[in-house]
Amino acid sequence: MINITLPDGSVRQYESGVTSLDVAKSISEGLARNVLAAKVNGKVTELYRPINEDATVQLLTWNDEDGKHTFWHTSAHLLAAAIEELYPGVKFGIGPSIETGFYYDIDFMDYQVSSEDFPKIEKKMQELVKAKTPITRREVTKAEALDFFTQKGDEYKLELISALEDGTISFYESGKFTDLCRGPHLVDFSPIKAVKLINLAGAYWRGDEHRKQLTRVYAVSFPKKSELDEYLVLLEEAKKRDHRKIGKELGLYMFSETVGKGLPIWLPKGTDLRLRLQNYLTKIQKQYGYQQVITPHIGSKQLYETSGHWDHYGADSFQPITTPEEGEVYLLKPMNCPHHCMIYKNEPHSYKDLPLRYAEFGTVYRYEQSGELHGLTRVRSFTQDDAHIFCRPDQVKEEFIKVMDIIQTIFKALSFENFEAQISLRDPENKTKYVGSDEVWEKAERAIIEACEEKNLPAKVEYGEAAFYGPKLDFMVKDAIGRRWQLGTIQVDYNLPERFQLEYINKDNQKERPVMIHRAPFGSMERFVAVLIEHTGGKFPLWLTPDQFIILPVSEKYIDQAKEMHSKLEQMGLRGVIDERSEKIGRKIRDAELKRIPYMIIMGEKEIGEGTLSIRRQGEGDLGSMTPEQFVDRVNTEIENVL
RNA sequence: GCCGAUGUAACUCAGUUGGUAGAGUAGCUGAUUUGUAAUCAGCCUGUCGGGGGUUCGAGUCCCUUCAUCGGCUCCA
Repeated sequence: MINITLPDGSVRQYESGVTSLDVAKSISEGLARNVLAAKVNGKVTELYRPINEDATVQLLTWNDEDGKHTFWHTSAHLLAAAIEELYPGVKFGIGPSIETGFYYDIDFMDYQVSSEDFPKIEKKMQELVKAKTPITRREVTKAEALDFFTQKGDEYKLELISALEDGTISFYESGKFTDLCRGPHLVDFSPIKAVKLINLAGAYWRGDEHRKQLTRVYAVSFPKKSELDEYLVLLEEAKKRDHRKIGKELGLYMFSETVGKGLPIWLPKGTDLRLRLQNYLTKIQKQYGYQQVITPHIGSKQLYETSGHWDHYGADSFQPITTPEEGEVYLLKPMNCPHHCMIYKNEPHSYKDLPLRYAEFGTVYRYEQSGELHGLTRVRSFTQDDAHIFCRPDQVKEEFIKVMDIIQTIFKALSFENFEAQISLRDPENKTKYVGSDEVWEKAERAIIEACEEKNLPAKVEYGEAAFYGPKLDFMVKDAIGRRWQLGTIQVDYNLPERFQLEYINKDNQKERPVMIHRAPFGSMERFVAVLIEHTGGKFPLWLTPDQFIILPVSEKYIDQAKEMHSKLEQMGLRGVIDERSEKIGRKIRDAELKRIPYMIIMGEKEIGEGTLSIRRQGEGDLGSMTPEQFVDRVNTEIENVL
């Protein structure tokens, strides 16, 4: 008999050779029906594998990440099996599970495949699911494996196998389909009740642009049809919130082929919103001791040679600008930090002056590959809400905490309730690729970790993700429909102070290097506004939205009174517009709802007689009547609750 | 940059086998004077992304170029 320890700590006895599926059956029938794979001693394995000694066993279902990924990985095999039947002779690359779903990279040879073929492939997949053919694992020798795929003529698999060590190679077979795979997999395809092919895309073999481009088929699958339907609804919802669509509808920004691709143009409403965001952040930063600066949009090439950016990124940047007479060479500003370093260098500093915090809404220009441009999130000109903190090494932690305070304050004001942080540290295996001494790195890394602990911020530590010049902390927010976006960032930098020979005079009258901290709570105004649009679906927080109210006169007779009320409300600090059209009230309400204006004010005979306003809240409906003063109070209270 | 798809009115889209461009919305004009998500009527709207070609004739077929979209690669 052997002892099996379950996640709740209970221990059960089984005969040696018991399988995880047996264990599941012994616990409950429902669990046995839903279990997909098992984690035995921390390793995910198939349900049919015998367990021969004492072990800890966690039974994995759809609700476990590992269970889900096993499910999707097997689904990728199902996809490949279906495609091999429909398109004999195609060659397969890799087919992993991803965050949502899975893909398979396929060389379709001479077949022409398009999304019109999806239903056919989905149907074939369903047939294979119904066949309930078991999926079996077979360990093979390297020679055997090479031989199999040589016969099949699949050079991609051969390449994968040749990188593997003999004795570690396994095949998974289901009916006619055999694939090289480490596993683990489901017992058969039958739990895969719903599949949906999402799209086709080109993908280089092994991500190398010099190698052949395969066709990547993206798909998702679920154990229940209803879950697929829910997922499709979510996709629809994401589509509705697309900032490119809403940005156009609300007249926030535009692009022009004539101006150039990737160069966003902020329209009046969008500018209004952006400036409000900027003013808000400026006000907070002032409270935290920041000083606002303004620097030019270009800088001499030499500046960027000194900073190292030219060496690192020059080749991929916009080409330098040369003056015709003198031959001076300038670059469009790709980064604000070198300019800020020069501000620091403009005068000598004492340790008593530090930290110095220079902030700038600095517009930068970066050449992004044309295929990479995307709405406002990936552009060639954008404005960073940038600031650089120059501090002593012993101030790093304190400064981090202050920046985190700022970020948390603005996330709250913008109704990002869910966020987490990622701490990026050095690769402990390879410390040579980083600048700065061991000592300062360790100190800064510790400072970041401690700062997160003190702020009670859930943070994930990633080793090897730090920039070569310092560790960093990135903020990820979860939006209203559960998607994750990376926003703000805080980065420690030992490199630039060195390169620019920045110094301060310490207590002992010795010259010392300051530490530099780069930070941008929004990241870029463009990207942030895009995320904000997708998060709110265009229903911006009341303090931020371009128009807070719209007055809807019941008929044209009341326009004069509407105008009076409009200027009264504006004098009381609100902002809004009047719908003066000769339309019925129902129509005006509908249009205001679609424009996502938070408050609709209906004014007709009744209101004018009583000196009240009938208020309607966007998305909620009629709130009844109140005096103008009560209305302004209500708006102000609502704003105070978030700011 | 690479692979694939798309590009028709301000917006969303239709346009058969090649026969000379249409609907809704928006806009304008007029009527209506409206009570909590679409009042009615009339009018206007186009280099069919740009350039070249095939053809008696091209929105439609071919080439080329640009932009957008989905990915890949990249991302200070």
